[in-house]
Amino acid sequence: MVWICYNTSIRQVGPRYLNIASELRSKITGGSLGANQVLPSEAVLSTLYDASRITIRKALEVLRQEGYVDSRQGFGWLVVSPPLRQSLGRFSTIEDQLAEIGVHPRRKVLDSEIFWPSAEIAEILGNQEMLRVRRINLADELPFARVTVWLPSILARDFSLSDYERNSFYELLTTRKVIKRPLSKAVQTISAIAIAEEDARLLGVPVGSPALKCLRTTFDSAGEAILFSEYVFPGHLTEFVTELAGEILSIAPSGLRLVD
Amino acid sequence: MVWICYNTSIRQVGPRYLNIASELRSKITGGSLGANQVLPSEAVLSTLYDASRITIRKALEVLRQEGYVDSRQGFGWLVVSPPLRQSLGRFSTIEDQLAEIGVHPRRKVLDSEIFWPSAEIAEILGNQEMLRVRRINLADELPFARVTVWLPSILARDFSLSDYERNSFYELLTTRKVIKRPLSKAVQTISAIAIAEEDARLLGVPVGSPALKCLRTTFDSAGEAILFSEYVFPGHLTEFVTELAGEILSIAPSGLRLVD
DNA sequence: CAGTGGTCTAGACCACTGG
DNA sequence: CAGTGGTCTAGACCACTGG
Repeated sequence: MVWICYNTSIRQVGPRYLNIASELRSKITGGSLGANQVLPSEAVLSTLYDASRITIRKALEVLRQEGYVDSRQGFGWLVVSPPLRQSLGRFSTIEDQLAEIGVHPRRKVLDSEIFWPSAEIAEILGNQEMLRVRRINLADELPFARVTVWLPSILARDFSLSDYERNSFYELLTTRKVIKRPLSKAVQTISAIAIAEEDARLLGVPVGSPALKCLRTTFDSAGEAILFSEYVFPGHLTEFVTELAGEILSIAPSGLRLVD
Repeated sequence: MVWICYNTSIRQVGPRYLNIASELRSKITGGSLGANQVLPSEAVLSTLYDASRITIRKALEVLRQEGYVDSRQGFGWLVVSPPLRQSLGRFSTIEDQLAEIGVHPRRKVLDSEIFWPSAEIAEILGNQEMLRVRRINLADELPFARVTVWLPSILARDFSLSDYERNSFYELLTTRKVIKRPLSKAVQTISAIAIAEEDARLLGVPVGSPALKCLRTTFDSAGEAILFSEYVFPGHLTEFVTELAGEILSIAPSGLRLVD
């Protein structure tokens, strides 16, 4: 193929290596760089993009991280074949997915309560006044999740009920600058439960039908727990896609653990 | 604290940046570098370890990837506090977990069959003769998983039933050198189902009780699908732990998708 | 063998943090 | 302001792949 690079004099946005990564990524997603194809060597790319080899490598490392390419010493950089990347870096949010297929998402607040935390919640978020908000998520008016979020009430002083319907807590906390540090990581457990009576009513499914339950604790960049949330998803509507990489040592799914 | 670096003249094993990363990692895990503490600047580390700043940064990036440290421009590198790292890189296999708590794991082969693949399986593994093996996994004789594995029969020519009881397919395929390239990645979907009659009997749980079902496709390093496997775990016994990092944009768990 | 990616250096400029 | 991490350069040597 002919290698064209857009060495435009348009003002750069962001670092050089991210721009180069973007260009290469669109060559791959656009199909002009097929599976298992070998990329031009780092030296050649360096000339093409008029960037140092280290900058080129940094761009390639970004794409490696995203699962698009891989390298073999002494050989070159290869485009990873599609089945391997299908889900990688594509873990888009449920809202994005819905928007993509033209489905209208909506949040409905069930209730909101301020209270002194139970021992479990205090253990996670600290012994301070808590806000608990319960919501239903709908896709084209079909309920697909019941969500409960706990957070220290001091962080939610300026939020209204309509804020909770319009925005996720992530958006609210981040854009309103009520937290000092960005939310950076979360630990989540996924289990299977039988739907209880209230959730059955809210989600429009039979009592006892299978559901996925997720418990998630979200931390800021200093490792302080900021949010605790519970999600219940009807089993027939939802599934999780995960990718396992690196050394796979066991046929048993990693991340699995026995409880009790 | 006093910064000591072991600039020994002992022959280096592996790249410099990995050695430096190891030393820093053990300072953190060993406790001599506590949570939220600021590391010496890159320039200082560069002098201490007698390495270029780029090499120091590469070591720090490794530790960032592992979740031990994080950086703030204009400020420095910080040790991430423990709750954030707790689960990171610790997703040990179920077998390791069982061994750790002194539980005896066992595999029981239910049946093994060679057949021409259905359209679904052919779609994933190719249109060639397949082997299907069904097993039960037990922990101290308590069944906790029903596992079915499909793979091209040509790969399993030399395997016996007792091989299947003693080893995982990963172990068999890897150690017997029947595959050219190492297994490197897998894509897995997790969903909630109601237990069907046969699984109820095999796992000793009521029909209709909730369970986690995982479907996993395992690829070799060239992206060729080698194994397809199905796991059914009783809901009351098992859960998945995952970690979400990077930009968390949505309150909805990432990786979730709506089916149908 | 020539060519590749993996590692490493010494140096530079910038945006950003804190005081 | 001095000091920090983020980015980038030009150059070097090495281990490795394929023919």
